[in-house]
Amino acid sequence: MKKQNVSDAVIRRLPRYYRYLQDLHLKGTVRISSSILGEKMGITASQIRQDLSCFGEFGQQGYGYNVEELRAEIGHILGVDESHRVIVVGAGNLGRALIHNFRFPDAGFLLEAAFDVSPDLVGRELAGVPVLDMSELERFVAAHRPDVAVLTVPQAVAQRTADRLIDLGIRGFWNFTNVELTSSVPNVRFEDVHFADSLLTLSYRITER
Amino acid sequence: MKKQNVSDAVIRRLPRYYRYLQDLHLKGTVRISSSILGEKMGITASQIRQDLSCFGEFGQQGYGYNVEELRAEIGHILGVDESHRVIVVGAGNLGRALIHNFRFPDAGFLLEAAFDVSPDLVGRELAGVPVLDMSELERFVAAHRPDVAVLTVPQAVAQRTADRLIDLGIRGFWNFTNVELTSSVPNVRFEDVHFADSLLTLSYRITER
DNA sequence: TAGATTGTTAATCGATTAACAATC
DNA sequence: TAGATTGTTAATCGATTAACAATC
Repeated sequence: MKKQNVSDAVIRRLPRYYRYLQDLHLKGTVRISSSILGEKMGITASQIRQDLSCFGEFGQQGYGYNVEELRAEIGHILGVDESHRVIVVGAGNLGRALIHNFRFPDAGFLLEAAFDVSPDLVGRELAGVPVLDMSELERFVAAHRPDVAVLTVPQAVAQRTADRLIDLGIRGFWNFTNVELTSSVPNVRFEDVHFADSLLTLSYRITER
Repeated sequence: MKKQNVSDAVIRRLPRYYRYLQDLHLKGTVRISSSILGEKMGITASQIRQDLSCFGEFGQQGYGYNVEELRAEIGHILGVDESHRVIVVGAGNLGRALIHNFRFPDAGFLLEAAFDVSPDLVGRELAGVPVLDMSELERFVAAHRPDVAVLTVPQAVAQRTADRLIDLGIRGFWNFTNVELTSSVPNVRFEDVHFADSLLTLSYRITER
């Protein structure tokens, strides 16, 4: 794997490649060329080949790519075979929706626990995942060393909660609060899911001008 | 408003400007220069001025921008004052989480109804929003003409449901299914919220290489 | 007025696309 | 072998940044 400095644009396309290759594999497709894949995805063959060349050489001249092999390679680049550990912090409606519906294992994540302050929730299990009290965070993180925290707490406590988790050594945040989080600690990554921004973009596009 | 052809990159930054200006306004800030705003947002003053110039002239030399005025202008560009009507299609965990938690009015949307097939849900109200049977879709849409559908149905029926809604005249889709939707009907807009893609991006960034 | 800051034009940078020699 | 398709280099396109005259 070469990597060097891969641009954000390339990284954000990788999951989409992964998805398409998974679909192709499921449909039983064994081989694919960059031009056919590009046609399906609505991008140029050049872009696919250029993107992949950031990470290595996965094809074969005159043949194209083996679907399952390329899928596995991209999965590896994305880290889906790393068995990352994840906790959900905030088991409100959204946190529970993710626990119940989101296929963490498909992305290579093991969901180990959820945390909340509500006595109605603490002690229960949701889809097999135990809900612990927020006061147990320190003990649990020290013992299980999760890689990622899903932040589904109220906006008002978002930054404070993130700081607390960073102190405990967590470096990856899947942030569903509509707040932009910051940290001066190196190697902390925030991946924001800004619902409001997304809907406003749609609003712009459907507004007649 | 000039508009012409505004790039996707610019459009996706607008909600973020909107958010920052709202915060500033809430904090009581009356005026702001592109350089101070740029510093806060971690982008260049040039970019802000260049972006805004796609839509008109909102500042004043030697002064900068009036925060509340610029906020309102960007809100207008985004269409938040259009009172778009929205329905939620699929009232499972995620649909319910959005109904309960997401502040549709803040984005200028009126949530009029939710639809589901489950007899346990149909007839109930969630946060004041009536849950109707999917069979009532045709009648309801004809009567209320919603602009946007939030798609929170199972993957397996995503495209079929979208097609049905497009037939009924709906042109905006806030798509939470992990499926890429297509349509040959002109002016149909899909705004995808791909949870899996987002988490995989984070996975890439926290994976040591 | 003098200082500050805009809107816009020009320069730079990076990302996408095209072209093609290498080769399966 | 001939045809197909890669990986990579070069060309193009678009987006970001810098510079500055206009002006509040």
